[in-house]
Amino acid sequence: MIKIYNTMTRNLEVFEPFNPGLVTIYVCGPTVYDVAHLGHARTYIAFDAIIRFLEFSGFSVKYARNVTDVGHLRETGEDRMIVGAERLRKHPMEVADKYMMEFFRDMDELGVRRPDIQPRASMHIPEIIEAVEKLVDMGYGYVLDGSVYFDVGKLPDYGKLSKIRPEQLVMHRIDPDPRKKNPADFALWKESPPNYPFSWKTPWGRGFPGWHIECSVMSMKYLGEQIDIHGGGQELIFPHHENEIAQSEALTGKKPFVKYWLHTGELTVGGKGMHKSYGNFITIREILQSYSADQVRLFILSSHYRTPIDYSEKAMEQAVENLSKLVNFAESLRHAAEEAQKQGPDDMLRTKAYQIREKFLESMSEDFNTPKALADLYEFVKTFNPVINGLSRDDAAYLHSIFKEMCNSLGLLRKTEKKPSTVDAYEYIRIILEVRRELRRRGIYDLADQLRNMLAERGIVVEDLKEGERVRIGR
RNA sequence: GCCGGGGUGGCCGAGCAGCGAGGCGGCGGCCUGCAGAGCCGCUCUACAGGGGUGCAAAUCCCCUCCCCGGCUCCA
Repeated sequence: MIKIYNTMTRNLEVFEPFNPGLVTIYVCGPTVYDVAHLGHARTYIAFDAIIRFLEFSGFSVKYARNVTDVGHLRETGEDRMIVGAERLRKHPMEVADKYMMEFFRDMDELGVRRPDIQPRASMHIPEIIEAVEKLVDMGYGYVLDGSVYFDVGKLPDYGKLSKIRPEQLVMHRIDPDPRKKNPADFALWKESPPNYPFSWKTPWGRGFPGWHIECSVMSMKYLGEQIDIHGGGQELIFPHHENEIAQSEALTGKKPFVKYWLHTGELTVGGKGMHKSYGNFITIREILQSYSADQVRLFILSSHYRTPIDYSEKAMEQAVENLSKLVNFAESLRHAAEEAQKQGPDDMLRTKAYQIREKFLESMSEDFNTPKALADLYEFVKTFNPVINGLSRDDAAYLHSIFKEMCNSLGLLRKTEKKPSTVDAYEYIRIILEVRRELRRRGIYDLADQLRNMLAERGIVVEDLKEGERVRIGR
């Protein structure tokens, strides 16, 4: 039984999807007008682990994550894509393509599994226009010049997700259009200025979609009118998700639009949200130059997805240490599974392993408590590391497989494919190791150590064990 | 101003009424030709502050302080 904290109710709820066994999940993707940063990594790694765990628990998951490439306005009223386009002196569609591809690459490198569907806002303009027309026909939308606004006053329960009442919305960074019926009314469609490179023809003039409508339209198109999970960073609760609910429930008349709302905590650097103006902006590409994908992932999963994380070098060092502990343990088990002489199963040992696995599942089932689940993983390591040399070949293989299974369910220690080049090099490494073994046998340790150091400098770590060496390539 | 989220031992970080989560770091020891990995022990009146309720509070209530976020830009 999985329990999930639902932002809508602010409570832990038993997870029961609309259709037993099948989970539909929509996560708000990036606006592709600039490179992806650590905050994106936090959110999408968290959801990656959640989705992997849902599948691990036997659910079949249909996962959509959008790409917003139009309509996301800045406070000055310009589309973010236009800003990016002016900076790069390119058409907005080129800008969208460039950053979308870079985003995909960053996610791949982080080991974030690709969603089943990655719909793009600009490819759904006809559906968006249709939805806006429908809202106008139904009386939820009204036209002001060439723009269409959603009439918040038509929905008595507007504000139910963020627990904000429209009359509380008194602070404005830009003064709202005074002709709006209610200052809280938001744009479904915006009229475009003349010569605007990113606009479409509609019954009410040329323009482009408002920010929130694309998510309503695309999630309905691909996942249905009601979905199980909708996620994103918690800064999206208001206005984005609140407005999605308003539009979607108005359009379909079906409630709830989303059964469980999940929001990830913010990632801060030096205690503050990342902003280019603060000088604490770290891109995914930058972080991957200093740390591996698993190191970043372990850092992120070391905090619960809902709590804020502060990035620091020190926290990363701790993640580095913890990851090598997991990796070393897995490697030792694999080594034992290949080299151990003893055969046959030890029931006591397997029972203990199974118990820890159960604990791990319980931890993850409590609102995806990854820090607790990691503690269970560490308990597994601590329990079996002392006996690793006396394991039978079968038990080592058994422990190895369930340990890897647990790690994989969080997206950690995924299969590391042997790169063809390293397979070739391995032949030569073996020759070196053979010579080194002879040197050690003869007591010529200075030369043996020199070989080990020289290999280490090239990223080939040789560790002497009781029986043979363990070789690790790369960091 | 309104609405959220936080403040836990040197550091990271669970717990959210009742056995001292866990990890990192540090110190000491074991193992090893050395290194690495690993093991053992120590590092334990930690819960922002002050009141209150309870047999029992980090956990519930009240007040105060600090940090962060949202309030039509954001993962």
